[in-house]
Amino acid sequence: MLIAGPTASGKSALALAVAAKLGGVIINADSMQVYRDLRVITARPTPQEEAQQPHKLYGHVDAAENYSVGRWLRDAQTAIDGVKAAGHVPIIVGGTGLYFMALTRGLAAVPPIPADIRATVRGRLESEGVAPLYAELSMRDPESAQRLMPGDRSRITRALEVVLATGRSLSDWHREGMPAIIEPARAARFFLDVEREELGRRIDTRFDAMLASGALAEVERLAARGLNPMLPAMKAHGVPWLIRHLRGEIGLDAAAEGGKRDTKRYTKRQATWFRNQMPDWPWLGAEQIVAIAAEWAKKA
RNA sequence: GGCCACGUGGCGGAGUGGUGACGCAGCGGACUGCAAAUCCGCGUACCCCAGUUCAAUUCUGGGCGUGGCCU
Repeated sequence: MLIAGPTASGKSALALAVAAKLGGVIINADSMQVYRDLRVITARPTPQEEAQQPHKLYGHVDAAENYSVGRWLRDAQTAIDGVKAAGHVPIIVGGTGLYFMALTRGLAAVPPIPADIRATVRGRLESEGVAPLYAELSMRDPESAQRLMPGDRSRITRALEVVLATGRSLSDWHREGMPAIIEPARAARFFLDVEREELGRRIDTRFDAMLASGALAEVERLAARGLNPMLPAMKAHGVPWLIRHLRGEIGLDAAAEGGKRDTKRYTKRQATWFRNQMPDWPWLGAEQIVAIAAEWAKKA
């Protein structure tokens, strides 16, 4: 069973309820809750919650690492296989649309990019800016270049790395595709639907609650590691803001406000993603999803 | 009560007698290995009324409102 939904929609609690009905195992599909160093600020399930039902792929990655869809997909594959082998139902829960897409539609079989090529391209991005990289991509992989916006640093970098490393265009690799791990038609999938305004209120109160339960200290410990600010974990909602506050650059109120705003904006992108990229996912409320899980449990 | 200033989109803030500065917030969209990332797009705003004018957000008069100063 796949459960997606916007941040602060109550996915974790829903997952617990569903797992209890199905006797399932909860598997994380959130790109930030995988980081060990970020528990409070990412609203990862608490140890108490984790004790209620088995959870996998939460906090299993160090913040110094560059996790990715590819790694998650492999981890998820292993986890799903394990859960099924044990005769349980995997309940995959998270807010990262790209992860669910990879899971249900497969990921291109692009080999890992050699470290030196990656470093070169990223170094150039920093020193020269996107424009030259885009120009080069237009020569080496016109198809991808045309597809991408000239300012899209992230994707342009990736596309260029891929042609340089493999000699094939990213579009080529994508066409080839790869089998999906989960057949979308055979898995129940839901997008937990919560009204935008209500979500905004929950984000506000949740962020304040995070601060009240040690988010600042957690971020301080993370900051003390002196990691590269470009690492994904360093960009988790609220982290950059709270670091600025810890440095005395802004007040706590301003930091909180920034963190809340980023989270709300993200929520909108999540909705856009599922609405348009995964149109076959029904948007339902928590009660409905629990009811469906209960039906399932009866049949099984 | 008198004098002065100001009234621009949700907020901040330019400006002009005839092409919607801009910033923030918000909304929509893209999305295949950093995705809580990266990127793209979107606003018939000029307090009200009358006048001048081919044309008023812009000029004039009045009204209302806000702020400051004065008595």
